[in-house]
Amino acid sequence: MKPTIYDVAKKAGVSIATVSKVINNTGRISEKTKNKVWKVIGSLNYQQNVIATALTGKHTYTIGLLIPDLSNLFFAELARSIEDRGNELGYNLVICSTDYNPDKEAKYIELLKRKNVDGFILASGFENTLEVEKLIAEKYPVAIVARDVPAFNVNAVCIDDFQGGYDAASYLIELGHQKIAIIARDVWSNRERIRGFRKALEDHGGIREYAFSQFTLESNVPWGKKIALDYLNSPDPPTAFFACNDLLAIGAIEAIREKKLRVPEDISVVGFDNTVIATIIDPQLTTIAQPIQNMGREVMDLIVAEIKGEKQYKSRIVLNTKRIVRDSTTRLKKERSISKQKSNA
Amino acid sequence: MKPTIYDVAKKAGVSIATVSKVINNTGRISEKTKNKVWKVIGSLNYQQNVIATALTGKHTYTIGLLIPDLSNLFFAELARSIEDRGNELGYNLVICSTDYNPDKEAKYIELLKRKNVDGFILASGFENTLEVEKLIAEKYPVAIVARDVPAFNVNAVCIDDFQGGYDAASYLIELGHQKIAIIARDVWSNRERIRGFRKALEDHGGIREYAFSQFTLESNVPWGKKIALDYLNSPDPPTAFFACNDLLAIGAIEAIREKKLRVPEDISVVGFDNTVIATIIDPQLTTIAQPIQNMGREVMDLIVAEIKGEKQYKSRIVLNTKRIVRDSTTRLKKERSISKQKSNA
DNA sequence: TTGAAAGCGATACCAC
DNA sequence: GTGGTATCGCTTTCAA
Repeated sequence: MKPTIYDVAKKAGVSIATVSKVINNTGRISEKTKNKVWKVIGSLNYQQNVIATALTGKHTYTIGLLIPDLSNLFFAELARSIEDRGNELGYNLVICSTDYNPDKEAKYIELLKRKNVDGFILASGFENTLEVEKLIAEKYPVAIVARDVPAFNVNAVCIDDFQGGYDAASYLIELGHQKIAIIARDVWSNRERIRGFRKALEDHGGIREYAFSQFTLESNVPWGKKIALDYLNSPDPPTAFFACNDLLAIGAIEAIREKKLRVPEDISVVGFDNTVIATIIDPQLTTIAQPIQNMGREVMDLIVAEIKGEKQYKSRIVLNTKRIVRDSTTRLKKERSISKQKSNA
Repeated sequence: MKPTIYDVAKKAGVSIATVSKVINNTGRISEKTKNKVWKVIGSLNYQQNVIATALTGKHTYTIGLLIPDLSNLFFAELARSIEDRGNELGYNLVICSTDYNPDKEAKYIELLKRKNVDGFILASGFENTLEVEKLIAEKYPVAIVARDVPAFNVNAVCIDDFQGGYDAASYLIELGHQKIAIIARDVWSNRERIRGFRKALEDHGGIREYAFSQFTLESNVPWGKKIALDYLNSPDPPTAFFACNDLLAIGAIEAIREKKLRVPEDISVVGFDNTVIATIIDPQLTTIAQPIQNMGREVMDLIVAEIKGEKQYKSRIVLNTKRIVRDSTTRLKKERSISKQKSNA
């Protein structure tokens, strides 16, 4: 069996209380005793039992992470960055995929509570904030990341979606594009991105918005392709796409190819997220990067600070997006703008 | 504070022993008492504390999962499938990314032991089996998945790499290819795949193996591209590539494009793994699929059976790979085979 | 500077 | 059928 504090005490000829104090460096113990105890700990290869410690009211050094889907690359990268920071700080992660299902989220939260996790990081994307409110009411440390931030007071790390959308539009406008189609799923963050997008149109001399058709039901390649095809088949097709995630952008690229057009020569495409996939496809994707590494780090720092009681107030951290220009965008071809101007004249 | 068994006992007017028996459905308790206790449990919203239970020698219903890198799509998908089956069986996963670093793996294992996990699932890919042996010697339930299986007796779920390599080669040979270049990182599973590949060459009339140049140092797109370019720049370039993972295959496709050749018309490419990325790139990748869903399910079933003591012996489960034909492969063009035959004549 | 003992929340043996 | 109590491994208060 694994040695316990009793084994150490007996072998060192002291009481368990003394051993406990040595391990935790509490109380006043003579250097001599300390040395003796540490030596025995080493020789027995004693390891503190976290379970027993937790039962006395201490922490479990385990945090519950609720995300929609671990096999989604964005969330996998996010989970990894949270895990890394957790590891540095001495915390493990119990990761739970909720599939955007509120029942599943509620069930996982119950279970994790029973396991005495020290806190919850919520990256789950659906808009039901009831569970969050309950958690906070019960004084659990909670931090939200990459998710719609509820109105009430809660730790959160998010990106400036408005700014990201604004940036995407500004860039495409600079390249000469006027007819820019939006591809997005109907979630809060995308609505913000679209709002930013529209503001950019306005700020650049009130460019008329390209007719918006419909939201996608999922953020994946087939939906991106489907919506893009709808646009391309319209009488007045766009010269650029702004997709609210990289997979949708890839779908758009496939649609463009299917219409025998080229990216970026005929049509430019901007994605969002900058998951590794953006560099894997051909052409490499121009995209608005979410600073995933920083998000993971910040959210872990936030929750650990709260767990340790170093922080009585809640914070909301807003990170900036960053435009990453690669090969899926280019300046609108002159002849097209000219012919357009002519037709306008 | 959360209600404890004491609160329930007091409110129900019984002893904690009785409450415990009701909850666990052990011992003999009258229906009347049971009803009363359950009612109180409901009204108090009492939840069993897993930590306290675990301290009495019970399970924590938490399993440690060690994988090389959660942000690698293959492992993310695998982790997700393990998590799903765990959820069905009532187990949570603590996921740890080891980055193929034995020190990190050892450190995580120590920590997870201190947290009394019920067992370990090891998907970490490096070839140091010392930690595994130690774990088994200490009677920890252990199961290995998607990893080189050590010689000693341990639960494992793996795929038939030899068969996968054989299948890839056979298929390309059927398509008329003779000059097939291999792109692979030097790990055990790939050596098996290459062995299968060579056997296929032999079985199909002793096709001469295309000169093998070198292993990649990482399994990613840039390395695939680099090695593929080396082959393409040689005096006698191959007509097909067999890459031992999808990212390497994508790198090969990029190299082929860079040489102004087309996939699959000029050169065919077969990947390995069938992560979602295979359907995302253009052309969609012909690849040898690992049955990730089944692997996750099987390995979880294996370890839970051992945790529950339903199984005294160890099992090794070998799953078959499956060829998924998509758009990156095609029959070798006639003119080329003809000219080749001529030059042979 | 050290140790005895109570307590954390639950299980299980053994009386009654 | 039910309950008292020792126990799991550790922390912490209080005496000594």
